[in-house]
Amino acid sequence: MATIQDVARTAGVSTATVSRVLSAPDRVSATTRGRVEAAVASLGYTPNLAAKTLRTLRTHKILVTVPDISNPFFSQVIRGVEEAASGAGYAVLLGDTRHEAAREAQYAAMLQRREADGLIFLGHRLPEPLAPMVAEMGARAPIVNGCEYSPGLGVSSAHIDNAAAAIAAMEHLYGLGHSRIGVITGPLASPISRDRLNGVELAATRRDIVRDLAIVTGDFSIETGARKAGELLDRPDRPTALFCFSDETAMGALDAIRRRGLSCPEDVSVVGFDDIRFAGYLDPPLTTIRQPTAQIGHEVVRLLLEVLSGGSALTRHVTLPHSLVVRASTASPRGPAT
Amino acid sequence: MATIQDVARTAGVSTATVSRVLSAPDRVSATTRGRVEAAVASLGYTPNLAAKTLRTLRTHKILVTVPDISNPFFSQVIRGVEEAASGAGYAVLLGDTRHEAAREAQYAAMLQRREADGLIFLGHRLPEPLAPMVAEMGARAPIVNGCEYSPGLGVSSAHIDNAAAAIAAMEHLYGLGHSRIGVITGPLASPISRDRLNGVELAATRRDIVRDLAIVTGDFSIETGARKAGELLDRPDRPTALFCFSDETAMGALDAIRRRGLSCPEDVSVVGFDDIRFAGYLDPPLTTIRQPTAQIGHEVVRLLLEVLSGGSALTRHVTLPHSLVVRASTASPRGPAT
DNA sequence: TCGCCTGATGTAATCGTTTACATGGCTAGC
DNA sequence: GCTAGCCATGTAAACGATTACATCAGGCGA
Repeated sequence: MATIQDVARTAGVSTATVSRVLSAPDRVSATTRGRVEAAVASLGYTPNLAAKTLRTLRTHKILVTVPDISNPFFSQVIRGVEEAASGAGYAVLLGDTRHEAAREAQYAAMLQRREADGLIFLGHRLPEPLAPMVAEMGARAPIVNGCEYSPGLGVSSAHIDNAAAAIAAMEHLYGLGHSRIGVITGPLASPISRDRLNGVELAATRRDIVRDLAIVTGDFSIETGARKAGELLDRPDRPTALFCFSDETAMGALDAIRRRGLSCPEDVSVVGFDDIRFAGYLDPPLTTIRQPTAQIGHEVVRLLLEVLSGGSALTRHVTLPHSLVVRASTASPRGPAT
Repeated sequence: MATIQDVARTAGVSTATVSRVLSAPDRVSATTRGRVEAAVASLGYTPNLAAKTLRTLRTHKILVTVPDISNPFFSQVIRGVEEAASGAGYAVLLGDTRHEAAREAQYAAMLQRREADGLIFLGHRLPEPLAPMVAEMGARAPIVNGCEYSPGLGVSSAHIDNAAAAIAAMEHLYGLGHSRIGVITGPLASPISRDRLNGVELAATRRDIVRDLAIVTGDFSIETGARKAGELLDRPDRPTALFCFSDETAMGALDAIRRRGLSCPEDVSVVGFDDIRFAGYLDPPLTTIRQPTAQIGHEVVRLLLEVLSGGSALTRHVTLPHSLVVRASTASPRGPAT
């Protein structure tokens, strides 16, 4: 590995000049610059990142933590993050926290040790040990929240308008003639679950049929989706439609419907949330809310880089567009409402 | 951030002694060690990784590249990798290559610049620029291949026995009474596709019905799965079963079957490959080959750490156990063979 | 009693950058 | 023709660890 010393020697200049050519080319005369650049090229010189980091405190890495990387929604967001980060010259450090506070803390420590320039966390929990940092630095803390959004956290974020998305889903069902609707939420500790739930209730209130809502709490998983959907389907006043707060939950719901010998959408309509890559290939293809995963990934990186470049001192909450994707899992209910 | 100097001052020793307490405690007397440890604790000292890296050439990071992180099979393997790596004190740098040689090269350069101690690549392509490194260092090159396996590559790997797995799938179908079987492979550039194909042909040869095989080349994706399955289903001598080299391909196949008004498994049985987390929740639940994704992730990290610790000078190919998971997408064909 | 060995610790060079400050040559203004 | 100021460049001190080598004290054998 050629060092900056080698380049300096080859070009017949000092290391300071080489460094300047690389980071502030206009502070060096054209002829010298030419010689240095030639030396760099001929030696295949590339700066040692560890030395650079030691000196500048910049690692050129961003840490991304996620509750479960094998969840397709998150992995799609991560993909966008990786793309934006590598495009901006940053490497991505991946942390799978498995919803465990201990692992979150472990990665938080990496940030505190400055082993990464910033942290993007997907999911709703700001790792505990980071709270003082946010309190102290405010919007200058290099921490950004993706997908979720809690104003109280004090960090910037990128996400969709979850309440509006939920309203869109409900309106779609109401529009088809459903009134008795089952809702399987995510964990209520998560603000996006609460936002969606607010949307659900708002939509029902507008139509004055809040009491026709059957709301149960899930956790975004397939298994819980299946179980909770089962409970709803077994009620005497069975809902004619289910709105699930994730596509995985919806997959579980579809499974529960089939197991009971019912069919979707004839007996029960199902709406999911996320539009993961398989949503269109389920049976029936799933009506769902599309989240712009790649765009969320890009945006969250942009927000972080903005903080890192010392930009705005304000926390920003970027709302990205969602859309309702209507497929075959929703239809008008048969019977009275048809 | 406290530095080693601060600790040394607080404990009244030299930095050398502090360093020794941290990395070779038995070279320091018990009393001194005690004082140093107390100082470390009271200052909350934690070594600066950049400085350490600069001096030792060890980054404590491993680079993991993957053709598509949003592919659930890969993301499950990554999860295992992350778990094993963080357990061993390594951080994971994630590279999504998107099957693009340019991105592979970009990440290969990171390894060459020693920004990571080693590389784990999932997928079949050793990034081009790394070939010289492998040629030169042989088994000491800190590069390991996950999921795939090509002996010619010269690097260690962890994977299942793909030929045996394919044989198991075929035997399952033959055992049910199928003889006309359609096969949708992955890209043939990939050794695992070729291995699986060999298994398919071997199984057919044993039963002397190679000519009943209908083999088409896919690429593991849903869309291609749907298209290729469509082609097979539209043949005059329609296969009674399809063996798909990935679960996503199988999802596409199920879709194609439904679109033609056929049903699975009554008209056509389907076998997938991977057992991704949704496989059991498709309609019908998918019979498939389970790959031990977490275990592959762990193993591949173990292999890499072995190289990094200067262990064995031999490339090793670790075969992990697969299993056939029989669900509802396969049944005996109706008609003559029933 | 003396010298040697051993074990504990310190000194200081080193890893490869960046950057504050010093230097020296030139130009421009008077 | 002289000086102030600027521009291009060099010098050298950090950044925070590790480690080869030096030093020193004490114990032990002859």
